[in-house]
Amino acid sequence: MPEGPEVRLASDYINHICCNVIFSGQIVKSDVSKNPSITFAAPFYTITGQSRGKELLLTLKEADANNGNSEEMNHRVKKECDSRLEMRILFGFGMSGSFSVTDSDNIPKHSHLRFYAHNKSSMVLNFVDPRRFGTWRVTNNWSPNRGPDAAFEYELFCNNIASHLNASLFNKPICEVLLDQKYFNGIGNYLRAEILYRAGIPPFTMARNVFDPSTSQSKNKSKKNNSKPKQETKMSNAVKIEGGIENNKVLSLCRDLQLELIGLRAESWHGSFDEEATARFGSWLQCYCKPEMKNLVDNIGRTIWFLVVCPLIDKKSRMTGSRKKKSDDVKEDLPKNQAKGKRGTDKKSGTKGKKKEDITPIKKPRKRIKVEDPDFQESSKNSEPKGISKGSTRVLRSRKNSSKKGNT
DNA sequence: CGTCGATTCTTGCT
DNA sequence: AAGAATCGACG
Repeated sequence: MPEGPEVRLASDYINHICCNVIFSGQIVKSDVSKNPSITFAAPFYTITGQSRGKELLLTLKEADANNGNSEEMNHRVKKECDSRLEMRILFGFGMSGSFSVTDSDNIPKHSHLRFYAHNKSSMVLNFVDPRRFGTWRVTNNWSPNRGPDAAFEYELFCNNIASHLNASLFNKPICEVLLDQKYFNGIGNYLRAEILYRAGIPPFTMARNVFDPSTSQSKNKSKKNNSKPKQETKMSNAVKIEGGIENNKVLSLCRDLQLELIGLRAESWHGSFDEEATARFGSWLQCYCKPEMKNLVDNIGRTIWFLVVCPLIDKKSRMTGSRKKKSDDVKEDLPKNQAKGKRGTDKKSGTKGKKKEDITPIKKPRKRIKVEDPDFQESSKNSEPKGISKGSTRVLRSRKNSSKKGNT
C-alpha cells in the first residue's frame, strides 16, 4: 500500500530514469482502466515528477526530438517567453499503484497508462496498478482537500494541524485522525501504526490530547474541565502549541519515519522492490503486522496494529523506549469479547441498501470502545473525555493475527 | 449543514 | 486487505 515514502520514491525514480529522455507518440491507456485517456498535443516531450503526500504529479513538457528546441517550438518560445506546451497529470496510487520503466516488449501485466520514449527506443514509462484503485486526472494542482506533505513541508504540515485543533475531527482517536488526508497527507495504515508505537501513544487516545498538552493535562488532574493547567511540562510532547508544535512527538515522527524509509529504500530502488528491499522494509517495521502486536478494526473500518501495554507495568520503561521484551509486554488485557468476532457488516451481508433496522436486531451486542475507553487504554489517567461525541462507538473487532509480507 | 455509517471499486494472495 | 469517493440517513 503506497504511502508517502513510496510515492516520493516513485517520483525520484521517474526523475532519475526519465532525465534526458524524450517521449513521443500517443499516451496509451489500457482498455480496462476507467481513468481518462490522455492526449498531449506536443510531438515530443519530457517527463518529470513531484510528490506531495500520497499524490504524484507528472509534468509533461514539450521538447524537441533531439532534446533541443525545434524551430517551430523555438519560434513560439522566443515570441512569448516560454510557451512550450505543458500538461500535468495528478496520480493517486490507490492501494497498488506504482511506476515502472520497462522495455516495450515487456509491458507489465497491469500497466494502465504508458508513455513511450522516443530517443531511447523501446523504453516505456508505465503506471502499473493491479487492483485499479489508482486514479489520474489532468490538473495543475494538488487536490485541495489534502494537506501539506509531512516530510517535505513540515512547517506547513504542523501549522495546518495547529490551526485546526478545535475542529471536531480532533475529538476522535488519534489512530483514526492520522489517516485523515486533509491533515496527514501521506500517512497510511502502516505508518500510523509505526508512528503511534514509537511515540508510545495508545491508538485510541483523543487526538486533541496528543497535540494540545493543555487539554490532556487538565484531564489528568480532575474530571472537571475547569482550570487551565499550569504544569504542562511533564510529557515529552507537552509543548505549547504556539511555541513549538513542530516538536510534538507524533508530528515529528510523521516526518522522520518517512524520511527514514526513503533513505532506507532509495539505495535499492529500481522501480519495484526487490527481495532485499522488501526484507529490509519488513525488518524496519516494529509494529505493523508483527505477530507480537495486537490489532483491532477501528471506527473507520481499518485495522490498527498496536502494542497493548499492561497498566501495571512500570510506565517509565515505556516512556524511555526500552521496550525490549515485547512478548512480555503484550498482555492479554483486552476485554475478552473483543478478541473474537467476525466482520458483521461486510458488503455481502445481504443488506446492502437496506435500512439499519434490518440488521440491528440481528447483531448481538458487543463491547464497544469509545475514545480513550478506560477498559482499553492503559492510561486511565487520560480517560473521561468530556467533549467526546458519543457517536464514535463502533464495534471494534480484532483481526486474525496473520503476518503478511509488508510489501507495497 | 455536519457527521456517520454503509457501500463501491478491484484483484491478488492466504 | 488496501485508499478514497460517494450516498443516504439523521439531527
